[in-house]
Amino acid sequence: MNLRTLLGERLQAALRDAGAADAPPIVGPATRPEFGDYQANGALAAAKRLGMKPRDLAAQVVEAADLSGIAARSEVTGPGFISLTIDDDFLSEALADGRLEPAGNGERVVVDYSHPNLAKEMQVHHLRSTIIGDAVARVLDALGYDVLRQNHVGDWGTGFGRLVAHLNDIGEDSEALGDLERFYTEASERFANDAAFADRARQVVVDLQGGDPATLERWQRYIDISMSHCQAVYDRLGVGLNPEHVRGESAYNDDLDGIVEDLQAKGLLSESDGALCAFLPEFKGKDGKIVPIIVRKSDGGYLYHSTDLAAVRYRTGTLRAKRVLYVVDARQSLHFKQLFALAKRAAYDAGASLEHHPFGMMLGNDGRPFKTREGSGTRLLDFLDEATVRARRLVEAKNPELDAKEMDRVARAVGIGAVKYADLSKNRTGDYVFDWDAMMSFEGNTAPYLQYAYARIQSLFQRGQVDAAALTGKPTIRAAEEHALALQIARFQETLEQVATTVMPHHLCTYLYDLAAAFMRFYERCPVLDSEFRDDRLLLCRHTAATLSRGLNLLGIETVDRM
RNA sequence: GCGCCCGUAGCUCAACUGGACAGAGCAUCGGCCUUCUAAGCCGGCGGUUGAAGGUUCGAGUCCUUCCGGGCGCGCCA
Repeated sequence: MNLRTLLGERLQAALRDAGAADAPPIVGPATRPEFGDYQANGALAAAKRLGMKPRDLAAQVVEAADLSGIAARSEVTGPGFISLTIDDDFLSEALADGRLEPAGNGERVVVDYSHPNLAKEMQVHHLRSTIIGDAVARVLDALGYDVLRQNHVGDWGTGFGRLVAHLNDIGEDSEALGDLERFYTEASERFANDAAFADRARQVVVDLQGGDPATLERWQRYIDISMSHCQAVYDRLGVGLNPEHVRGESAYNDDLDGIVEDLQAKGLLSESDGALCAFLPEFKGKDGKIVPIIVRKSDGGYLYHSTDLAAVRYRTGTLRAKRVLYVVDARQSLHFKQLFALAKRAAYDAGASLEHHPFGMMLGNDGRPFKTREGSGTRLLDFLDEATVRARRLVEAKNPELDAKEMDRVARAVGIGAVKYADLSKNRTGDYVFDWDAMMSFEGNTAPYLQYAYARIQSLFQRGQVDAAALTGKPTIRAAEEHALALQIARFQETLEQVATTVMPHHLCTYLYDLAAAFMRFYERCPVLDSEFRDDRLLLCRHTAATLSRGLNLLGIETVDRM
């Protein structure tokens, strides 16, 4: 149940009755506790247009609005705000219901994320796309959208010539394939220093593009190995990607000639220095000249523009997506603007919404692009190892009585969770500073704080020998802390919808932090197990735990019963 | 040169897309553990939101100019 939408509808009706038919009610959380739970600001703007005094209009709306059973109090405050306090019984019922509304209504959405380059192992800079995309996909799933994950891996291009040539030389069962970083470096060094090898590598590219079966087989072998490295990272990270979601650049090879023919037929291409380009006037570069979109190189080869066009057509056509979300590095902004503009001209978008949701870089403390310690490189697997090791050190210090198996699980949940949360909790489309020490201090708005809140509740159940699943019914709400906690739980739906609309998971992080904080305050001031209101408070605890767990899960973060 | 993004407390970040007195955490100072996990709670200190104009009943948010930082601008992706 989306409380905010519900209030909006009721106030909208009252505004209409007051003569402000198309005025939005503008409902949001109250900015200060003395203004209740929600506030509506729409009367101010509407009054201006109607030539009324804002307070008079607001009073009319308050009078006319049907908020019975929803708001315990509604009043005009300040220059013409409407302050709303939600009814305790209403909150109690909302809690007992606890279901998510399928607001997505089965609408099909493609989420394009992760897309590592298979020439190398996954790097730290693949982290953001992978975990932001994963969280977005999970939230959309939970809201009843029909989500199709697409991993547009970089599995094609001239770079694979030297890799396959190297593979040919050292044998496909070589141990060197266990370390793709080194394999890649070796191949690159040979390409630079060994003319004969470089020639063979170039021939491999020709063979690949020509579809030579033996070469393709070797290429596939390399891709399979590289993908298995990626899958290991995905499994370690706990993101929901698997081979079914992979549709890489190579999958569109057969479409590219047709794309070019079609674009030509539509009069969108012209030749320039031997390359086929689209010149769209809105893309002015230096000297006022148009920055071209090169769809075919002068040597006849294709570039990522062409592949991406084919992917757009596939996603909106074959997959019939209504929305395609690209969770990709901000540096690709121009590329996507051009891609979307050309796709629209060619009618490949099929009326779907094509959206680039950019993000910045991970920076180190020094403000430069993040590196793991000692300059040991930026391999994502190493990075995740470090996160788990650091988490284990802290958990061991705090709770040494956990057995080895549980310690493993907690270290993983806390380490990986902290890394993900540090990233997901930031709104910035720009860069953000990643700091091991700050993140691992486990204070404030961090995953461990949320996990700790959850663990405290589980501990409470255990101590009281409570079967949480057996707790049912509607809790009676009495204390202010109980009201605040129940209200926050009731806001889950509107928060998820906000994430779905904005494609910004940090709203969910802020929500969960506020929820955990509301619980901590409740927990400090409202004894549970020894209370005469034990059952009511246990119900609040149960719903808090369920919402924390569900919310963290949507961020791809695990919970633990003890930590 | 042109374009995009960013600039909020000493530091790291919010501010629900134009609403009330800009909020958290860290750091710092102080209070709370014989009672449900102190990885917690409560309080103090800390701001001319880079600068100057403009629009508006109302601007961190929108517009203009400037300053500072990042990124991108034809055959890599």
